[in-house]
Amino acid sequence: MATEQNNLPDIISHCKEYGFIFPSSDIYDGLSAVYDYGQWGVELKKNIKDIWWKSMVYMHENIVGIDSAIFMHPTIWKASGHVDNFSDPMIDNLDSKKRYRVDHLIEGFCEQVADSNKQLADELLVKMDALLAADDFVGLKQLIVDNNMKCAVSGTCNWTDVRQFNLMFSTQLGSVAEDSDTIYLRPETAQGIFVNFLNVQKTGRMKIPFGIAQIGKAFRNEIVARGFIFRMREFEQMEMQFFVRPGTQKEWYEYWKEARMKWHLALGISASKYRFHDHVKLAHYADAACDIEFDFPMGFKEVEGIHSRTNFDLSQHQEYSKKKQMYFDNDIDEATGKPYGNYIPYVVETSIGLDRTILMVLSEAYTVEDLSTEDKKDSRVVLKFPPKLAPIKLAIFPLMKKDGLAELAREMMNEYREDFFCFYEEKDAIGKRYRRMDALGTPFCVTIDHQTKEDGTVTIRYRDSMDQERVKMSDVKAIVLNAIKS
RNA sequence: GCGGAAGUCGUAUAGUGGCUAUUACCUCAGCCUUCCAAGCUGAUGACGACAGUUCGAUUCUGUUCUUCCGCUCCA
Repeated sequence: MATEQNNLPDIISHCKEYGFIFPSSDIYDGLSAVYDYGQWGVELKKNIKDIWWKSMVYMHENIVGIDSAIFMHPTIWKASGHVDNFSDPMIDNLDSKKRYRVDHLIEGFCEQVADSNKQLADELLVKMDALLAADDFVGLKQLIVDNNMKCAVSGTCNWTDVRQFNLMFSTQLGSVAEDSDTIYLRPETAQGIFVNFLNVQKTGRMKIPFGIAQIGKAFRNEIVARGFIFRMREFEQMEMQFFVRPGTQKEWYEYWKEARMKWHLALGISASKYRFHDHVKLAHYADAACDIEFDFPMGFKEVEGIHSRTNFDLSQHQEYSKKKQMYFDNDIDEATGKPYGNYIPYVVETSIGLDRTILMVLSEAYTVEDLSTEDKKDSRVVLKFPPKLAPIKLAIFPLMKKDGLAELAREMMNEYREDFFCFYEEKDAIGKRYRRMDALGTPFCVTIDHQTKEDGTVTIRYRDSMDQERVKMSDVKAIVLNAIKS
């Protein structure tokens, strides 16, 4: 799918070499699909979070943020459907590589034999229910093998053992394991918003339509976690749940689809790198859903999902918690001339993977340039981040250490560091310092030289064009601030 | 989870059943220099882990961990 060759291995090496992303527990050989952000990666991450938060919360008077706990009441995951949907025993056929839910496989078999042998089918179903209730995986496999249940694709009976796949991580609450309740690490941040819906609505005096935003960690015990930071077991989401009047969800869904794509394009990434993918098969809670996909080194993949979740979640929580999740709408319905009254709001969700966004920005920024001339071979690796995302905004170099140039540069550093992240460097030749900054994606470098002492001008060097300009020292701050604002 | 490939300093690499494991870049210290990876001198730093075979294993075998590619999965 990707038009260029897959340069993901180069990006991974670069991220490690220059302090963006390290394998977790590196000195112990790493931990599968877990990564740590290094000194520059954490800045990039923070910048992306800030931009998202600003665009969602600060730019919308009717959206507020929260930060809910990772641990939540276990019943929440029953209400949300996560427990039922992801605790099913599965079995794989070794020939067709097809994976089945064990209950589906057995039920399918029973339907087939029911015509000729109703008694056997009923017996099997009773046995299956008993085995499922007892979590007897060995017994379940035996049942499948004994009755010669075949894979529909390969037609063979070559099965793996029955295994339980639950995508949620669990742990115990309380110090004594036997007495304690099993609780889950949240597999999505959305439920933390739903269960706080009324808290926020009442204390914030929010009127529908309104939204609640949250950035936070989520955990999924993925069977196959791969693709560098694309699919990790511990990851961070940026979600916003928008509560609307029933019947208006379609227009809000379209609104947020467009608004979110605009946000992506504002990162300076070309529209041709994005596409929408509309879901045909909808999840149990949705009445419309699409993904925003980005052209990663390994092809088009989902970065963000926009889902019209109906009133499924709030209704479920109302049922399980026995607490009303209703909103009283005072606005007048023109059709009846009366207020809309009490209802469970519908929800339109935007949910973007922060780590995926980082990978997106990195793979978009990563560039290898050939700068060879006839005399000399030369190349550079440059991360062409939009200035607002760059970990370091400005690097300040004295051309040389002596003659008071270093002191001047330090002064500038002290003045500017309050406004944005600056980096000071006096080691090595100036060209080398420029190239080092290219590799970190620093959009601007200024060099203090002897002329600075005379007329207060400095050389500003631009990352992307490698052009240099002589400007007044006092103008530099405005140049940088202007660039990181847009 | 299945199939394939691979693990050597921070990165990229060479090589070997046996002497101090190669090279480049990076990094660090010093000298010199100063507007695009300059030069010189010196330094740090690696055979993924655990077993087995062997007089001796980084090299062969097995297990394991990790990564990449393809499939599969993906509320």
